[in-house]
Amino acid sequence: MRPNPESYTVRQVAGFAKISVRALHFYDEIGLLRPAYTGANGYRYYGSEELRRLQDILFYREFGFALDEIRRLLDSPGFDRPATLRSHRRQLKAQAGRIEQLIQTIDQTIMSEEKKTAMNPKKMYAGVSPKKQAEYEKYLTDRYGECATKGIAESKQKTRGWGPADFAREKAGNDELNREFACLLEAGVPPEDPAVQALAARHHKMVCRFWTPTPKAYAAMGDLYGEHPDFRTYYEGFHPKLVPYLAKAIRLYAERELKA
Amino acid sequence: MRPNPESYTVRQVAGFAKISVRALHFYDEIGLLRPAYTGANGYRYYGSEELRRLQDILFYREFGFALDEIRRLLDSPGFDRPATLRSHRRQLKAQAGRIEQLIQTIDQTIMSEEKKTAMNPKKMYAGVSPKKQAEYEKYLTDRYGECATKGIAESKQKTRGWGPADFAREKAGNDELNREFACLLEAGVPPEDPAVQALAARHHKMVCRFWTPTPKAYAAMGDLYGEHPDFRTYYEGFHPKLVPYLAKAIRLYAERELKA
DNA sequence: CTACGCCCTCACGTTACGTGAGGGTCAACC
DNA sequence: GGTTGACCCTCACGTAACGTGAGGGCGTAG
Repeated sequence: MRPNPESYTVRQVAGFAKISVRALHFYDEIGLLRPAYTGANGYRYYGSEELRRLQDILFYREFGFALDEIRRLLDSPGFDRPATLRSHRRQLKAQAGRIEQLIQTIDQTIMSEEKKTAMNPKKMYAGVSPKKQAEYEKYLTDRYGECATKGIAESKQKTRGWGPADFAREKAGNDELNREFACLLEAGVPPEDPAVQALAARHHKMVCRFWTPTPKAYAAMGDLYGEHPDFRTYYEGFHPKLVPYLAKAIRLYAERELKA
Repeated sequence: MRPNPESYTVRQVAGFAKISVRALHFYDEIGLLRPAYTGANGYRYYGSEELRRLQDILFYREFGFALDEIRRLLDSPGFDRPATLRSHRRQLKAQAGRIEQLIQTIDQTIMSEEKKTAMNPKKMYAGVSPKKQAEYEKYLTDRYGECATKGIAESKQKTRGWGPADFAREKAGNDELNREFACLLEAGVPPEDPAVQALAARHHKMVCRFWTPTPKAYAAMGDLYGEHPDFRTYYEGFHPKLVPYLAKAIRLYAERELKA
């Protein structure tokens, strides 16, 4: 029951503009974007003029304008848009500057934190405190049972003679590996690509320096990285979507290269 | 009645850390920073350990960490801080990139908007629509009475023969002037400095090309720039604190150079 | 005729506090 | 001993921009 043919329902408009229906309700409520008319059933119907206005709204919203300001901008036709934009530009510049500052400070903090743990190796496995180490071992045993117990034992034996430098080398190598994975992910290279699979091979060799997983166990390792919050945080530090990417690359590698 | 001498009340702590008392209440409420102990009267008392913790809290807050995350960070001793920081660094980088992007887009928009108004001069006074012009005239007459009426009349007569190019020239000159003011303000040069007063002289000459204010009227012009939202927006586009700075420079100039 | 999808209006939850209201406490001064 | 003024407390509502149900009407396809 659409009195006017050139009109769209909330869901349609939301689909066009990729915003939520609730946002449209809200924009109506605050008088930012009213529907062209409302049906007798209370339904909101929007016309092409409203769609154009919505475009403008989203444009300004992108820049972080408050909805209140946007309404004033759009509702006063003679408003000095350039001046307003310049004013906002200044704020954005200041924000960008502040963020750059923060990034520098954070870099320094990261460096000094890493130096601290490097200088204070105690009994750390590559920066993992004995307490955390124990927690991880418990987690793995609970999660994977005997298979994990054997893996941990093997790992402890293999690294028995290692010094802090050895652990640090492995950690650095793994960091580098993850950076490369993240780089390819960012570039849009799919997990089945030979370049990614080559990285997976390096990953597999790295794992084998600690223990020798069965093909099935290895295939599931990528999922492990997403399950424990500490692991996930570590991997997401390289790229927010690294975990599923890595998991797929690892699973593919296991299926193609290990089961054969 | 302070059981422990090395303890501080909310107000004291708030003073040290330059946060509000309410923030301390809130941090207590969410379990982020509990006082060392509470007196029988319900007063919160903080010790040096709490002060150190507060330092850490504010450090992470600076980077935009949520208070919830900060609590987790500080409460789990073995937490992988470097990884968390790197993860956050990524987010900051992404944010910085997005802002740079926005600034570029905004620059383009400003340019195209200004070109549009330049190409479509109609009856605009330097980009001011007749409608807005009327609004400003009413505002001035309401605010300053007859004095403003005469000024407006004089201004209209003086600019009678002007074309769009003349208005554009004046606008550009004024923009440049304001940029220089903003530059000196940013550099910390006080309004009484000869460099700023020289700019004020240029400002006065510019005003005189439109109308001839009495010394008192001229002295008050800076305040006008802060009173009307449109004017303020224009001036704050150059620098958020330009209005009071300009006002002071103008007042000083009027007192020193015009009343004599 | 009923199932399913879309629509509506409340109304509360979110973050990190700001801003009072209403009332007790502390130290000092008279 | 009373009073003043600065401080403290606990509610409790307001902010921005919606998200997320709850509970119920509307429309049409099988």
